Amino acid sequence: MPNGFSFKLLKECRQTGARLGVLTTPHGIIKTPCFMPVGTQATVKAVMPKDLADIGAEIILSNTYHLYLRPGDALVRSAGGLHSFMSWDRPILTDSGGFQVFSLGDTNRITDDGVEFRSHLDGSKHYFTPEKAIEIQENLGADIIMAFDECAPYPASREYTEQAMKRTHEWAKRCKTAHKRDDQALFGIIQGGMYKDLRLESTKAITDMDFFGVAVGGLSVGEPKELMYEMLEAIRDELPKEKPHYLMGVGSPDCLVNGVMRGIDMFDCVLPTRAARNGLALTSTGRKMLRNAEYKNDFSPIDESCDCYACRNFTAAYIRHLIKAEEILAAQLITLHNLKFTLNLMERIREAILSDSLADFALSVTY
RNA sequence: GGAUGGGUUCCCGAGCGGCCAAAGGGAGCAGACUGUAAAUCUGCCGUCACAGACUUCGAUGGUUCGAAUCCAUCCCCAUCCA
Repeated sequence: MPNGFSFKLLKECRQTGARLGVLTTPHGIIKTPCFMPVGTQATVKAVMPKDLADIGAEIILSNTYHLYLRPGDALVRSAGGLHSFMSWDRPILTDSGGFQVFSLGDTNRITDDGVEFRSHLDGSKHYFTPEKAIEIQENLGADIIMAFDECAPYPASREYTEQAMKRTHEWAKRCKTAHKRDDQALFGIIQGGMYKDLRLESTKAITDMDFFGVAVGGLSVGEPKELMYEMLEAIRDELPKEKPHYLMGVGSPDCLVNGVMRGIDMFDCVLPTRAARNGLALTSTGRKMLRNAEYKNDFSPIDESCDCYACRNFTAAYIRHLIKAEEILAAQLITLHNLKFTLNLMERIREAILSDSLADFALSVTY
């Protein structure tokens, strides 16, 4: 067990079996189930760290791949680590870069040893191995770091998926061996695509390696939601109860609730922040495309039941104007709102677990 | 009064005899976005009874099988000269 870390399961919802817990890290505690805003390049786009803290973000995610390419993990290390570099003193999780390396397309060469890929910034060639991914993440210095995995696309053949899964297991082992810092917790990642037996096999393999936490990767990659839920259900009972379960890349309000109901404790997703920059607000009454003409004369807040700075002080009509005028404040306000909305949703999910009523609550989350 | 260059679909702007309902922008309208190459991308954008038809390129008249494109007259606009 790394220093300063613990995960405590406080309660399970009697209606759904959803878990309420507390994850402790050297930079603070995180109430789970939690949502981690994504700050790929050591910044959650359009939001200042102080505002992020104000709306209740307890942990954010950043990215190994991006920070390695720019500004370089050595530089971040000389800055005193990510927390100091970006002035965020709460917990941080870094993704391993596996997802990026594989989503960059066919310009990379994959072997059992590692992956050769080209930088999306300047086309330069780079080589990642599990050891390299860990080294970078140790330099970055996040609280939670991820094993280097191979994320199979959707759809993918059984053969390819199995091969990627096995490679992920080997790499997970090597990550565990390579990881030396005892003030960071390492999570392993389950793969197995959309094949239940592979998912089970992967769950066992990763669980057996005894990581601090277990992540489910390779989902929300374009498959129908029902299929994702099926995969989660398939492995649910095999996930180690005493460890945090992290569903990578999710999500939307409905997926968050459904994930929690299937035993997930942690989530991250670009949706709230990216959608915000594109004018989409997540609200208690559904999605709102704020750029649309229907909001031109709408002088009510984007979400009547939200208490965020954007909703307390501005109207939909004003924000629509900012979008149309391409004013940067539009992105800032909607991002703040979407994050607050998502964090509030997690808060309500936790309350529902506490009162054994998550299934009832889930009915009110329609998208 | 004279000279020259112009008037194109909401705006800018290309076209200069058929392949033009008319390039390209912009604006407008709508959609997508799930471990961020995303303040991005995609679609629509004359009208309609819409695999077709009809009406449009300052106005009118003409030449031609056929005109936004050629000719004539007129009306505007810009710049220059008196």
